[in-house]
Amino acid sequence: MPRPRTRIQQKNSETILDAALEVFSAHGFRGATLDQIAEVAGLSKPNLLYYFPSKEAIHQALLTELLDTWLDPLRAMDPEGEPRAEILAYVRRKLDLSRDYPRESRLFANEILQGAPRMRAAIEGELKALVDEKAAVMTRWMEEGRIARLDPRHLIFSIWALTQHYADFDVQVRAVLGEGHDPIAEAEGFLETLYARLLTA
Amino acid sequence: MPRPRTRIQQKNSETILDAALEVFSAHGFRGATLDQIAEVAGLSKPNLLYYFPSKEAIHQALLTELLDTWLDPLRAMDPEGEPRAEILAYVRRKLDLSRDYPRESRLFANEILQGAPRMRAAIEGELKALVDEKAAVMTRWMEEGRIARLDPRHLIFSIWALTQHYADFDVQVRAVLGEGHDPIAEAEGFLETLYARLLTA
DNA sequence: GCAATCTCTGACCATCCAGTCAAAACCCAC
DNA sequence: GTGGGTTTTGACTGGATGGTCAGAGATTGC
Repeated sequence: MPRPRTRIQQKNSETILDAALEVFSAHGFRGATLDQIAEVAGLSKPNLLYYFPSKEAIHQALLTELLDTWLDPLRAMDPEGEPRAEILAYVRRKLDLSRDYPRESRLFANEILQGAPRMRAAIEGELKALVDEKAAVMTRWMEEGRIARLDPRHLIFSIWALTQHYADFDVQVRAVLGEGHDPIAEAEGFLETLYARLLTA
Repeated sequence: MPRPRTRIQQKNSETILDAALEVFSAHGFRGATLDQIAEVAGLSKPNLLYYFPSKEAIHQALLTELLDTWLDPLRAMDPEGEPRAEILAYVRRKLDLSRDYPRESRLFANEILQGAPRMRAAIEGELKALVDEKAAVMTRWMEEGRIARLDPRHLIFSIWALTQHYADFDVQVRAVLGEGHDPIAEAEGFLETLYARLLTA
């Protein structure tokens, strides 16, 4: 199936990928079953396998699609912009992803947690290259005295950790906060303060 | 099997739990098989099931044991100590756990990621209670003007996120840093700076 | 309308996997 | 060394699960 050609193919492929995202992100690759995915998608299992050759293939399709979405916020960091504003905007975009695409975040987390068996190449290639590039930009900003000196890579890790935590550990965050909280709204203020202080020399 | 009575039982129970930790933390509950665990433990599958009644039970035993280890660093934060030193010491202890017990961290992460199906009670009970208690201590410190005003619960989340990231996302961290790095050693310096700045009003 | 193609399904396999069990092997106190 | 308990195992079972396939049903171009 060289991906969506007809209307029906388009629609069903999307339905399947959405259902698969739901199930994979909640149970991991091994924990997810084709029957579950089919159920959520409202299709029969053989019908899934008419659109995708295997469980592997569905998972792979999700991961591939995911990576771009995931890297976009960092890509968008403008080397010519005002450093503090650029970094804060990056934090905010990343937090928006945790709010709007928590399933994607968990899918990614599951994959990395288990040693990235299906993403190694992408991480060592595309991801590393992008981080190297942006780390260089940050280093320049630091040398120009526009933000405090810090290890730029660990600065990026901190942004990943702090923002994705709210998607990946959602259950825990909510349990600890109790009723009547909007974790991510609160996090926005907290992280703004944190990075404002951290980046000021 | 009311746990270790004889030498053999003692030794084999430990061997099994260690092997199970290895396998569960790497593949998640569903992704792990008894055969794998038996293989790693160097025992036969029926022999595992002589010591533990089920796969569930092994997993449960690990989680129960884990929770205490996991909460100890926060418990050890002294309400009568010097605030900044106490918080920094907590960060360091938590980072030590990521260094010395990465498998435990990943086991925990796997569990929470999948909605904490086997830990809900502990999280809503014990964990929440401890966080409430320590958050109150931090709030007092803030009111006394000894550290900057921040949401204490999100401050704790930030410590969890930043320290556990180095265990849970180890593959990614190493891939991005490349050869010749000791991620956690570097993180220690970074986090020290981060929290020093954050806590200074 | 009708053939060609696309979409869908019930029935089916082969494999994997948690868990059982009867009996063998082992250990140790006497 | 022998008897009673403990530990270990090979062989097995039943259910879940990924995947196949032949054919039925729906669509579409003509």
